[in-house]
Amino acid sequence: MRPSKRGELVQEALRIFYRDGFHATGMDLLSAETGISKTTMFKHFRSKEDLILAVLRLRDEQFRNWLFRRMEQAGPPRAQLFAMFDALGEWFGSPDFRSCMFIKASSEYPDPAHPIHAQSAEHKRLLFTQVEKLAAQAGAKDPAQLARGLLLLKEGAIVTAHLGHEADPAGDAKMVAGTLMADLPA
Amino acid sequence: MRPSKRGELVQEALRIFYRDGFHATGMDLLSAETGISKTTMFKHFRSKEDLILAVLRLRDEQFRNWLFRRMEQAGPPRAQLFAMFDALGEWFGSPDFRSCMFIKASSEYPDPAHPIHAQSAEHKRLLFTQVEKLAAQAGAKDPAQLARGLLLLKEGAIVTAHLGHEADPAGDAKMVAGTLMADLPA
DNA sequence: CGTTTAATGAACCGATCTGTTCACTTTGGC
DNA sequence: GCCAAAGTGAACAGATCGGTTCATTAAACG
Repeated sequence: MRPSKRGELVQEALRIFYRDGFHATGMDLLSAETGISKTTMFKHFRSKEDLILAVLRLRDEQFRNWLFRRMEQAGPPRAQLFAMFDALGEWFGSPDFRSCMFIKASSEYPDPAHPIHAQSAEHKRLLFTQVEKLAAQAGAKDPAQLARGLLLLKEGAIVTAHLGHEADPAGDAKMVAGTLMADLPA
Repeated sequence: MRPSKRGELVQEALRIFYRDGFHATGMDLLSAETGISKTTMFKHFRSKEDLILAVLRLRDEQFRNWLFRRMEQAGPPRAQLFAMFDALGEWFGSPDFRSCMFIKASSEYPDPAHPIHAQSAEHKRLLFTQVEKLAAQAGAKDPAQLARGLLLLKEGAIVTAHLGHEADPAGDAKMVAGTLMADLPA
């Protein structure tokens, strides 16, 4: 029964923070909705900020695992890059989609020097590294530039799916990605 | 001396909300930093939410005026569309740039049914209409699709400028926009 | 069995939250 | 100079904030 409640708490807090926001979610509500006592929460995390950082670590791992596993199923690198937008489309279609956790975190903690903001930026950096590698494997002349372009489209699609009126931002992004990867070797 | 303090309050509140976030900014701090008494604030706005809605209306007007005025200076429609990314680049370079007010608002009020979220979505809709018109004037075969692509790049660039490590997201976005508009008549 | 560790519930802390009340002062227009 | 509108300051309200304290319970491990 060692660290059982801790993981459960992080998982549930992720769900609730994602749904309602960070500032808008109090520790009392968190305790009430998870059934985990406040005493226990503060035994595992010395502050709300520490809990949020743990939540973001979990989300980073979850999200990148999910995305790249789904991309790998598409086969060769070029197809994998296209598949990123198919995965996004499925995500956008899920009923509890509410944008990107890290964009939300950086919105609520706008100071880049804030640990929560910094850790969110780190997630984006890790994503870039993985996409850049795939772009190189796909034979891009400038893998970094292709990766930057594709990730611009990804972030734009996420924001638009949450805030915009568009029917299929992932599909739109995939089309633009097509013009970007047109000169790639098959 | 009619509605003097009201406008001043909205303007200052815009600055402070943009800098620190909505939930993180209390009405007392707002009163202290603007020098406007809390009594007066609540005489002009019956709630914080009403004030935020007024702030968003002002921001919508300010931002679209600024952006499209700057684009108009670029000359013909095609050049105007490219100029959007130059304008973004200048914005990103300003020392107090902290992402897009409406993305931030939708992050803090994630429920699409919430008035603040809905009004943020309306801003994006207005932007789309204007860009779509320009795309039509530029001779695009599918103006709506071109507008959607360009705005994906715009939103992605904004998020990346705030959260990412990239040196020049506006420049990256402009390059991708170039591949999108390659077949446009000069 | 006994000990340690995890977890609980509820009360409590001071600070801050949105919003109100009220008596007072300033200001502009006639 | 008068009146009405606009603004002020400070206290107040009740709720909630992040975080702590403490006595108690439950369970894993030797």
